[in-house]
Amino acid sequence: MRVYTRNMNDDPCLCTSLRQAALAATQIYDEALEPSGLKITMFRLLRRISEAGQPTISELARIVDLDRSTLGRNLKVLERSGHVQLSGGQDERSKIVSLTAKGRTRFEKALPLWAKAQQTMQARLGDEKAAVYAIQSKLNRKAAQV
Amino acid sequence: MRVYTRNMNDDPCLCTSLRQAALAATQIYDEALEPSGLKITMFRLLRRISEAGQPTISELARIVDLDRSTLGRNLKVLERSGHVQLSGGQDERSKIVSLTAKGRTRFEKALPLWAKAQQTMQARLGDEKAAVYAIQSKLNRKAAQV
DNA sequence: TCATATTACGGGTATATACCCGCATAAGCG
DNA sequence: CGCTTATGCGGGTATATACCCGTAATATGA
Repeated sequence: MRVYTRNMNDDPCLCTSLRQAALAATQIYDEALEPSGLKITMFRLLRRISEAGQPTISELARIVDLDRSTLGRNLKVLERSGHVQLSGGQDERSKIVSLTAKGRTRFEKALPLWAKAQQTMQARLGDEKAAVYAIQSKLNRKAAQV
Repeated sequence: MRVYTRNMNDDPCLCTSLRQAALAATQIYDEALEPSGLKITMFRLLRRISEAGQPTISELARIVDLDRSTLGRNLKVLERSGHVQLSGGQDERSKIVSLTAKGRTRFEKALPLWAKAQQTMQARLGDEKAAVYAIQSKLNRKAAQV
């Protein structure tokens, strides 16, 4: 007897599902962070810079797993808004990234807002919370640097 | 006795994890689709247009849950490359989106490549596959339109 | 030491995405 | 029928992201 197997082509695209989920999550976090004037992408950068201390652009790019030129452009925005400082270090080629006082203040103001969004997300995801981390680590291009 | 609770602030950002996962997935699919000349985002649009028949831009935007202006710009690219056609319909305001012959051919050529990527993803995700759909549906801004 | 990598960065170009605004058309209602 | 509202679209602007290329500085090895 013939078994009706579900055609693989009917499966929703896993990539598109992930992209949609990421966009929806971004909206949740961006809204929560709105009073701080930061978006989740910029918040993340400030956080990593704050942790890393004085990374060069390339080092930071490796940490956050972004293309160097992408990161460079993002940092330009943060520099213009006075949140980070780009200064030459030892190596004449590289640039040191560091938080300004304003950047640190802004980040600290945003932290509780982020925590709230994180809570909202957890509530929304329920059991699926752990899966998010699992998925990310299974797909991650390099080491898991969240 | 004091219990050392893990500080919530130490949890990796769920949003960032999702964003990273989506980027990594996008790379997998884009590479697989490379011989077709399509990227997963465009492939997805062609697929939805093919299913929807003759949607207007706004209708399609609702289907794929993208901002109308975003979709409009994406369609412009597909129009320039000759994959879709934008023609005026009944309503003098709206525009009908439809696949050209080239668009259909291209889409059909890409389908098996997509299926391969989807398989790769499934293998990579293992048990987490179902979670992807669950997460997407829990976060989805509207109905789940993958 | 000097030629050859390698590394670091910026800029060009392109896609993907969103928000807001303005304009044109259509729909609804007194 | 005409006024008000709603809908549909494009363009402006901005962020987020990647790839490739050119240039400058450093590291490496014959």
